[in-house]
Amino acid sequence: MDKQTITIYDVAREANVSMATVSRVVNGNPNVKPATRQRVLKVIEELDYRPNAVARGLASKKTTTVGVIIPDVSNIFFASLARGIDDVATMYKYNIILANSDESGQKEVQVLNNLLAKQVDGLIYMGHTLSDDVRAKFSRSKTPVVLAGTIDPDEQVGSVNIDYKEASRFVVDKLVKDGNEKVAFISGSMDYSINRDYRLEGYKAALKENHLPYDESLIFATDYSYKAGESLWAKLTAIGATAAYVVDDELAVGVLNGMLDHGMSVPEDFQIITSNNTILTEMVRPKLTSISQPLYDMGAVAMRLLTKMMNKEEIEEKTILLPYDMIERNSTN
Amino acid sequence: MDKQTITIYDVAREANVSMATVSRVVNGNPNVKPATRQRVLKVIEELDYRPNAVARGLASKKTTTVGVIIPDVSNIFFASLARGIDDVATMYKYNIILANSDESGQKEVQVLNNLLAKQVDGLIYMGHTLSDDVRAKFSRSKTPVVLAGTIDPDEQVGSVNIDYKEASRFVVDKLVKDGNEKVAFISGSMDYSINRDYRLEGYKAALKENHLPYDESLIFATDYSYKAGESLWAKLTAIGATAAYVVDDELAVGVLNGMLDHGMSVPEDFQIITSNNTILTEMVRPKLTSISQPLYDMGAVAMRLLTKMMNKEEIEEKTILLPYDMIERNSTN
DNA sequence: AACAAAAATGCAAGCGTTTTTATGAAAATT
DNA sequence: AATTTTCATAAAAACGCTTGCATTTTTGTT
Repeated sequence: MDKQTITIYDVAREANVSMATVSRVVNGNPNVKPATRQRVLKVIEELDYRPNAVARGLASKKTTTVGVIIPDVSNIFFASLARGIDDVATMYKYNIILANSDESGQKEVQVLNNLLAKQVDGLIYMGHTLSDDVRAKFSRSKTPVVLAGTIDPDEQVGSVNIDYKEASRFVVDKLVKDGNEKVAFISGSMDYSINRDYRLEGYKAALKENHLPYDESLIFATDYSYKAGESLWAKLTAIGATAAYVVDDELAVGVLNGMLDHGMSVPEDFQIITSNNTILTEMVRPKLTSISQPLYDMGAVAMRLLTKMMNKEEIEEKTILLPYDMIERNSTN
Repeated sequence: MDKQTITIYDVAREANVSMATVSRVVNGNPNVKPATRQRVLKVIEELDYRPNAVARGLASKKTTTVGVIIPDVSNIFFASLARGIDDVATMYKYNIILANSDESGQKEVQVLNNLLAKQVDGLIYMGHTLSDDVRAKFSRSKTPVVLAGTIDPDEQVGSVNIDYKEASRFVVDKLVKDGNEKVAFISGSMDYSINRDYRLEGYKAALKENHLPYDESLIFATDYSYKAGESLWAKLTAIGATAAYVVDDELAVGVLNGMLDHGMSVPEDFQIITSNNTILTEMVRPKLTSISQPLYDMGAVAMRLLTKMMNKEEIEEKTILLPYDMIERNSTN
């Protein structure tokens, strides 16, 4: 029945003070005589009083809760971000409502409405792309929003990423300098701005720098899945590619195993650089060279940025780029 | 300032009805004349009214939110459970507050208090073990609790698992029948009831059935980490083990790669069966034979059970064991 | 047409806090 | 000693909704 029976009123009565005073001590308001504070604290202890956060939220219009929209928690990439988010959320006394969106525009809108109805103090959004519907809702709502690991070409809301274009240019350049003239670009959907406007542009830039022609047949836009990668070996060998830059680790492992299972050797016949440096890159043989994005940190920084926004602090720069790195392992020379 | 300005009162005024009526249409209460319902709905639409879930929670004492305590979201095992949980939560109109505990008793207690303060309607707990502190809090609180992928020897609260002992007995039996006389048992801490009371017991049972002696030096209790597994090869070969049952996939991959990197071949020289059938088992070469636990389903069923409890429905059996399976791949004969 | 029963609606009291405003007591000032 | 200022506390009004009960309207019955 009753989740909790003792209220601030009970405490007030027992301690011979008004509710207001109890509220003050609970909230650390300094305008309380030390003696009364002690008395109240003692009663709180005795009664095992726990303030009702819902009532508090209604009265104060703050829920100390932030909504987190994530494509899929069971995807290790996003889960790593989520972990960073939750850790700093906890640090700043916030809780997180986690909602899976499956990248579906419809589900995202629904989830967003739901989160706003719950009066979250802020929102963190993760996804491969930001639909117009969602972006419109963001700008209409007064709730602060930060994107984590997600590109918004408009830069209207806060965001935390690495410099995808530059990272991509960097690794493709390495592949080319190592003697590969036909480097494949293996990504997810080109509908995603991050793939189309950043990574692919970086790829092109590297080719251009090295005076290599851009060849469309070397571009593969597929699913972000292991299976999808596994089946790519045939096309890759047919076209004569000797290396690939892959934008997702599962996909990269698929490519790797597809090659291996069909008699190619890596890195001798085919070199691979992947993008997310998840634990997968360490678990396969040969281990995969990868761009390393500081996923946990990206989540953490995003949440930190959000706390500032919720706190109405002055923000110097709301579009944050964290440094990336390249971890060389055995899928490259 | 104002997250949302329009309230139920505004809608009532515009539609020329009382708040009560608006509330009724919002909540689908049938006692409303179709015509008025339409009118109210229209105004809701026009004003873009969205009921404040916090106020609702206070008035109705239901938050349609459940707390989920998870050791670490970025652990794929728990993340898979979490995904199942969230999906059925969404299905039943609940949201999830996700809280990482790092398996730390202190953090768990803190998180639990926090969740209860937020008036969650129910709780799902995941972890390797259930501390006495936490268990005590569970039984004192009126909030329904379900354990997912987590053993409670007491069976006081709801839980969803597979039959760990039987699954363990089954795979060890297979290993023995395949000719391995020295099968190692590689687990995490023996402080965890699941390892000590279930998996190890299953292991022992299999040995006994096959008239093999129980040898303590074949038991390895270590971390659940890739690194820990990687370094086990020396001890394993020294003791003459020719197979291992491993309770965690990352650990198993570590063992596998440790062996491979030191010249052993799998499954010829050493056979491995792991426990969680995560995508990792497919990504390594050779692929790993594994017990398969229906992780997503375990989460889903746990949440479904919780909805019943929150709904005060009659529960036939609150300790649920889901069927397990064994997926044979290339780390066994 | 009159009345009873049923359906639709309104009223108002919560829900458990925070927060503004008012008040009384103590301390400081003259 | 009178007066002002400060500090501590209390009283009470929100916050935006649900819900039990009372009231009004509609429907059905004779």
